[in-house]
Amino acid sequence: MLGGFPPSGKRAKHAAFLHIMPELPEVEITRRGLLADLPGRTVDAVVVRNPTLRYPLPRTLGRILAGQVLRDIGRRGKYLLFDFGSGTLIVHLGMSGSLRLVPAAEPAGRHDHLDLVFGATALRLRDPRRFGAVLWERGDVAAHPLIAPLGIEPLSAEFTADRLHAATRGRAAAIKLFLMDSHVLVGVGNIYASESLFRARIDPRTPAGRLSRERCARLVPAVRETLQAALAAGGSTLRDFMHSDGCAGWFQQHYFVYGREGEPCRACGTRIRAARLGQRSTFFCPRCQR
DNA sequence: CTGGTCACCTGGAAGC
DNA sequence: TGCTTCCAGGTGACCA
Repeated sequence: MLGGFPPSGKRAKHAAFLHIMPELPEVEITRRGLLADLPGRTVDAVVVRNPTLRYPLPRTLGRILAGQVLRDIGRRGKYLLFDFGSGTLIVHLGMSGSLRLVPAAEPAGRHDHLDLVFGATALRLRDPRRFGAVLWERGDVAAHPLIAPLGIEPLSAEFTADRLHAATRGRAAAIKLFLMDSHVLVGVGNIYASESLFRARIDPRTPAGRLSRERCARLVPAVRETLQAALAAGGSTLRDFMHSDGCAGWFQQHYFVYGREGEPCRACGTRIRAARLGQRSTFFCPRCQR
């Protein structure tokens, strides 16, 4: 598992520290890893061990996919889009899901719910908490009810200070919750929302509509830098991720505030504070973030 | 439309 | 030691 415990030596207060939590960078790294191997290959079989994810797996998945050639793998927000030409397999990793390439003969573990078998290799979905989803869309995937309402891609050129400023006008919700609303902005989960707001030096409790234009102009690159730092960290251990049996440390990161309640701010030394926003734990430096 | 809350699920940690 | 309780997370559903 992950090698690094919180630097203070105290046990991790939040078990989440030790879990894989797929936010946008993790999903994108998964996509890139699979892209190197899978496109052009044909699905020989589908093995469903447990169809009860967030939504029931399509019953006829085996019939749908057998003999189909995977053309490409895209991503929209945290959804992976496996393009088979005849339709798209939509995969969401929830909060504990992972996709790995394994020898098809490798025995499946307790939470390995689904295999797509490509010759001697299987694409294996593991998801202990089963918050993930696997869906089939035969038509226009962009029009799928889970995909169509999604907001701006934070790494795209569309994510600008002007748009963020405009979108936040009149909104009373805390900026952290606003950042995490997938209908506004995709891919930013609880961890990276706290981290991004620290980088932007903005108090996560600030009502979104009260952010000045100048603060929006700080927040946009802060979100991008946070995600890109995570991408870089994941990219460096991509090979390990794809072929080892553990998490291989690709999520191991140096958080500024997340999970660090009571520990010194890395910028000013002030104790990091915790708060609840939308029933989610939130961390911030009361001195750096105003 | 907006904002607030809940449910889903499991494993790990803390509490008794 | 072994049981119970709580909590983490993303997101759709639901409420006022």
